[in-house]
Amino acid sequence: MQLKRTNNCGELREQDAGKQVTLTGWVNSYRDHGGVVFVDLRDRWGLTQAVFHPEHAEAYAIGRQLRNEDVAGIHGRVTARAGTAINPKMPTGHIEVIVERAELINKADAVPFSPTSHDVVNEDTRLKYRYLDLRRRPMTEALVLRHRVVKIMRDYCDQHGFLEIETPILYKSTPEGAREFLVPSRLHAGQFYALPQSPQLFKQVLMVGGMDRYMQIARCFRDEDLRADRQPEFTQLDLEMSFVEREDVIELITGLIVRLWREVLGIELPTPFKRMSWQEAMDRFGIDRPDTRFGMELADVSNWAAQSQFAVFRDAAVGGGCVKMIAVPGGGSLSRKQLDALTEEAKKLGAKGLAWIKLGGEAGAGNMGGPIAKFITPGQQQELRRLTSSGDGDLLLAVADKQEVAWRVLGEIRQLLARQLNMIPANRHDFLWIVDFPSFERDAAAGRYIARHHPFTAPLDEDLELLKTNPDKVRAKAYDIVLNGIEIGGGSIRIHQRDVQSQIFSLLGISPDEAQKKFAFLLDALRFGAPPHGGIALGLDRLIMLMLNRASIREVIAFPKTQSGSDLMTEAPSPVEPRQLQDLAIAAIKPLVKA
RNA sequence: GGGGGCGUAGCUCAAUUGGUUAGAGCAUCGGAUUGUCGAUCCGAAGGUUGCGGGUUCGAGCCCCGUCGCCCUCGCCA
Repeated sequence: MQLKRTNNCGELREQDAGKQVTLTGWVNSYRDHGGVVFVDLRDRWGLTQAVFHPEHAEAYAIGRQLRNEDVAGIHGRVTARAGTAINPKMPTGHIEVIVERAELINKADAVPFSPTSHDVVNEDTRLKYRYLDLRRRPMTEALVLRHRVVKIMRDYCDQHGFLEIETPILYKSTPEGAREFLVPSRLHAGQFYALPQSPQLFKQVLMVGGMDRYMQIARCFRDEDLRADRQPEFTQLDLEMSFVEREDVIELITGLIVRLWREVLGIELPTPFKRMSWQEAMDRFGIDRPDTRFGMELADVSNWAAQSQFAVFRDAAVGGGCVKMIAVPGGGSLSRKQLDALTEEAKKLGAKGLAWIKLGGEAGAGNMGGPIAKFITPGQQQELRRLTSSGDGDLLLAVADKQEVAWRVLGEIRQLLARQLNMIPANRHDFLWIVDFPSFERDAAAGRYIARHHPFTAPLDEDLELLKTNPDKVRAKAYDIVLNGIEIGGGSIRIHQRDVQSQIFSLLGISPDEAQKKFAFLLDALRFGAPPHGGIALGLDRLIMLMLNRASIREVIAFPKTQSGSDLMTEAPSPVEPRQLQDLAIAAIKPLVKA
């Protein structure tokens, strides 16, 4: 490389006219007019037009050879463009560089796909040639934004007294929760490390170690099936604080989010963020991460239904279940086919059916239509309209079932319809804290309690007594932060007293022996002076995805894996040499694929 | 493990009811071209229709299997 750059390809402006500059980059496009050749040179910062004239014969000869994605350097004078030569679409469109010297630094083969193409290229092709994909503007933008977000997170935490501390990637297997990736130990034949699902226990130990405030941009690993917003390895902003209560964590994270939105997106978020108990979220939206950008909230009409002549409603209402409804604004225009599809969806979600009532419409103003309309008296109808805040033209959808089923089904239908009927306003950023989660839920299969968050979550002080009498009613010092119906983070205040921790373990059916075996280090730590502490983890990939309004976290990860966990560029996972297995004292049950 | 969608030239797509030699744009290569900026014009080359099997006189199209990618349920304390 003879030419060393003096500037990048995105920064030259009219006031730079007259300067001698050197630029390096990739050929974004070339336009050969015979007597003059235009080449747009691209780097991470932008595009600059280079102009080759025959007067500089050597440079001109090189310019004519340049093709897309060649790496090239140019040296010449920045010149202001005039009149129609100005390209107002480009930040550098008021200038160009008249090339005096040029260098073809590295010729590129014809590329499988063009980074500048306006066609949407298949994702598997993009992943196989990720380095080409990364040259595309949207990918560069995503990684630049991601960098800025992480930088702000580090700065913010630093300003609030946090230490960034790395925790081990080779970790102890604790087979609770998500399936782990295992790493065989060569030095301990037959034993394994696990990759951490999260640094949860280490960060608690750091608090006992007096670090007071810890943060980490932490990689986490979960060997579960993938989704658009789930990768086997993903990144969290993980943090933990000592001598704090729930409010401290909520306030800290609110401040961070506000700063991110302000400095990265230029959006001023109103604070404090809305807050809702888990119970309220379930009652109003049927889901613990409600999307509050639109209404269509659930109404409990059980008392009304108990008086109804419609047996399905009455039986559910008086038989320990409930009847819940949503009113779909303007939903009266839905076709029979659409209603059947919704019913099908409801059944898939576990409901026995989906009752519907059309208000007004063909039945006439003030009347109702649909298969169950005949069971409802005019007086009951008035009451129903009041309970569901609905009117002519609306559609009522009802589920009569156990509360959990009604919540789930109507919660899902609500989201589904909102998307179908375009009820979700664009450019809204509805942040929401969900608090007061139940500590436990019953595992029907095993007939025992399981921790809803994790077994180290502290119960609310006023609920401590209920641990013995009524564990179902115990609420946790846990909190989730939700953005537009997507959970972007969650955390809790932890148990710092050993006796409370033991109580929880026994409630969860984890014997003292078992607890000692799995979590000895934590239990020990809690004995030797553990400060009250709590923390949170934010899903970085999801956060970036939402900030950029992308459809999948793969769009904001440099080298993501496919749905089957493959890396199409490196072709991982791959077979290994039998020798390697031998060293590790392990054998594959299925015959080894030939390496 | 279940449900759904997709797979045709390097890329993005088309191909009537199963019917002639599988087409187009972009990219590539050659030529023309002194103000373009998704340059333009002329020409050329480019195909195991993911793979395997079957049905048929005949399969890109129908059937079975398989591989890959995507969405989703289960799963993700």
